[in-house]
Parts: sequence; structure tokens; C-alpha cells
Amino acid sequence: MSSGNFKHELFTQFARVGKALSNANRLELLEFLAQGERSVEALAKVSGLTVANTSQHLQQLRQVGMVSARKEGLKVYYALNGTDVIELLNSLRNVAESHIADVDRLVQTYLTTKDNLEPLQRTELLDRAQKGLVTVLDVRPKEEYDAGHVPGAINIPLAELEKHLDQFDPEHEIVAYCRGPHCVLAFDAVAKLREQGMKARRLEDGYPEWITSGLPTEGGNP
Amino acid sequence: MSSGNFKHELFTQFARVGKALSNANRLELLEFLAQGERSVEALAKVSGLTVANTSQHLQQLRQVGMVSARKEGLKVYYALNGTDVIELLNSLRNVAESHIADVDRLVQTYLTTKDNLEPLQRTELLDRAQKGLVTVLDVRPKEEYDAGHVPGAINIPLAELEKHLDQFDPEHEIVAYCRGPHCVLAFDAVAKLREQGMKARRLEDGYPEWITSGLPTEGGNP
DNA sequence: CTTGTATTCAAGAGAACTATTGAATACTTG
DNA sequence: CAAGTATTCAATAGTTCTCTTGAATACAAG
Repeated sequence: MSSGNFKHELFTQFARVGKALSNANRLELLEFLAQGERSVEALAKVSGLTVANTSQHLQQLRQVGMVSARKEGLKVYYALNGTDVIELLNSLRNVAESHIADVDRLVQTYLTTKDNLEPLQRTELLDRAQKGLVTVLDVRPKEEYDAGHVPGAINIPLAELEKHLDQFDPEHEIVAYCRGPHCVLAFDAVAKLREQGMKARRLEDGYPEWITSGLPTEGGNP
Repeated sequence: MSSGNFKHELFTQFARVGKALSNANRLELLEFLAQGERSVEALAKVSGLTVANTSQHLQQLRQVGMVSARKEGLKVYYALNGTDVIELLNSLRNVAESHIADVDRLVQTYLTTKDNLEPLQRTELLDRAQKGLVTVLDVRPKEEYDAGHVPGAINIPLAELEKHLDQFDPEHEIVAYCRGPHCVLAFDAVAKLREQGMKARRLEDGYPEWITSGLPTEGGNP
């Protein structure tokens, strides 16, 4: 009856998952992966890491089963393993938000100044979009949009928003979304649109949460 | 618009919480704390760590807001900060269980051999206990029992179970519980009772989950 | 079969983490 | 106020993590 050893062994295994969450770069990779599968190269590009370093982080995540790899041609595509990983990330965010003062300060000072209107709820958005009351704007990069998006959403990456400003009707409400509750793309987009006198709001959370809440999507993986 | 820095700063903060979960001893401390508040000395004792080491781990947990400290007399009592911390721990366990082969193997080989009957569900237990159909057995140490327990439960720590075997009716079902889904105390107790021909089962999960599911408790903190 | 591309492997420097030890602090008790 | 207790602090050695660099592998295309 070596319960002590068994128990410690079990906690050691749990700690391996914790360790995977203990590095900012890995968390960032996980956030990108929450959008859908990605190649190593693509992940290295968006995260600003070297390819070798990205590969090493991904292997750590794979060792604890949080992501899986699929090889197609020359490229290796990584993807999150199941929705419970997204739930874990959300739990982590929750705890950090409610208990770490720095996070609160960061979010307060940086985000709320740009977003003083309440974000729109998912189900509400679906309803209004179907009635043609709002324009749904996906500000993520094109590849992410192509991999799946909210039904009826149009895609204008943040960098190109400036060029398309004149195609919006100032009286028609725009709802922007991107990768998740702390993805700044949507915040920046809303700020930019409001500067131009548009009625813009953010969607609560982002696309990963849209998926996990079981709402319909459009586009998708080949 | 230094979104990149802001974003990385945010992930760095999240990673602090992940780091708190990256050590087996800290996870074990968190499990004990899920039972209720505990002094440093008590935690050091159950975890087998030195007092100084325990104190350091607790301070790390406090820095990320997962636990809080309260001083009373000579002792400092630590407690979990809110139920979202328990949720985070459960998420971590979920991911580890479903994705790490070693965990599965550990649980399979060590626990299922001892527990081939399905564990009883919480709401079902409450119902049956009220009708007097089952004896609810709390096998945690006395101090933990005193700090709060399932209504009507009797307390016999595992070490003393042997002495009290004759007070059970072999025809009357016994449901044992302890600290959580992987606490081995209840498994060992059920194994021991069955060896003696008793009808014994485990409660699903443990006392922390009982609390978070909003069911009534008995006894409590002074 | 040779070339090019995407990814992984391997080694190493520097930083961070962990447990131990012994001293320091804060508080209670007599 | 002196003695005792619970906890924290500080320093340290050994281990582990992280990133970089350059080479190795696997595969596709020509």
C-alpha cells in the first residue's frame, strides 16, 4: 500500500501539465492554436520566436498531450487536443484575472479606455446578424478567417481596415471580434472605427469561445 | 499602439499562475487546502516537506493570488481564494487524465483494481443518507473532519478503521469519501471494508467538490 | 538523383527553480 | 520582560528551463 508514492507520482504528472502552462510563449502559441491548426512556420511568425524554438515548445505541449501534430507534405500542422484544453486555458485566465492585481491593472488601463461600451453577447450577435441589424467584422488575418469564422462575418485584417473605412455605413452597427477575450485586434479595430464616427462594438470573447459554445460556423478546415 | 508588448505582458502574468501549478508539491498543498484552511505546520506535516519549504511554496501561491493567509495567535492559516481555483485544478486534472498516458495507466492499474463498483453520485448519496439507507464514512484525519463534513457522516480516519470494523453491519451499505477524486484514503478504506465482507463504495470525487456543488455541510470553521 | 524546404535534433551558456540550512522576526505565554 | 513557538527570511548548491546556433533529417519537386 504505497499510497504516498502513488499520490506523489500522480501529482508529478499533473505538474507536467502545469509546467506546460508556465511559459508566456507557450501560452501565446496555445492561443493561436485555439483558432485552428497551424504549421510550425506560421506559429513562429506570429509569435516572433525562431522556428527551432517554436518547434521545441510545441513538442513540450505535445508531450503532455495538449496538442497533436499531423504531417501533410512538407509541413507539420499542430492543433489543440480537444475542448478541455480550451477550458483549462479559460480557467487559468479566470484565476489570473480575478486574483492578480497586475492583470487587472493591465486590462483596466489598456483595454477599457478603448472599449467603454459593453461587449455584445454571442447569442445576441447571432440573432441580430440574422436580422441584418449588424455587420459582423472578423479582424483576424486572412488565414485564420479561412480556417473558420462566424457565419456571415466579413474579413478585414486590422492592417487593412484603414483602406476599407469608406465601405461602412456610419449608421449601421459593426461588431468586431478576433481571437479571444484579450486579443487586442478587436479592441484596436473598434477604436479605429469609432474615431471615424462608426458605431462599433466588440463581441464578448473571441472565435475559440464561439466554437466551444456550440454555435454554428462558416468556412472550415480542408 | 504597443499591442505586442501589452499582449506579451498579459501572457507573462498568466504564466505566473501556470508556474504555480508546475510543481508537484505545490499541487499537493493546494489539494489539502481544498479541504479548508490549514496552518503552515499542518501542511508541512501532511505533505512531508520542511516547514520552511512549505512556507516558501505557500508564498508563491499567495503571490499569484491562489491562496490567502490569515494570522491568528501564533499560527498563520492559509486558504484557497475562491472556487475558481478549485475549478482550475479540476481542469488541470481533466486535461492530464485524458491526455497523458501515464496518468491513465496509474489510475487504471492502481485504483480500478481496488474499486470495481461505480462510485456513488453526490446527489444520490444525500438522498439515500437521509433515508437511512447508507452509512456515510469520512476517512480523513479528525482535524479535516472537524473543519466541515458531509451531513450525518461519521469520522474514522483510515488508520483507525481496523479497530472499528465490528461496529458495521455487513448488510448495510457504507459510502466512503475523502479529499478528492484521487485521494487514496477512500480507495484504501473501501478495499479494507470489502476484505471484511462489507458492502462499501466510494463517493464520486471528495469533500471539496461537495462544497463547490452547493450541497449542505455540517460542522465548520470556528 | 540532386536540390530546396520545413522541421527536428543536439549542444551549450545563462537564468530560474527547488530544497536545505541556519538565522531573524513576530507574537504569545508565563 | 524573558522564554518559547510558528513562521519567514536569506544564502547556497544542485538541478532544470530557455533560447540560440548550427547541423541533421524527411520529404517534394524538378
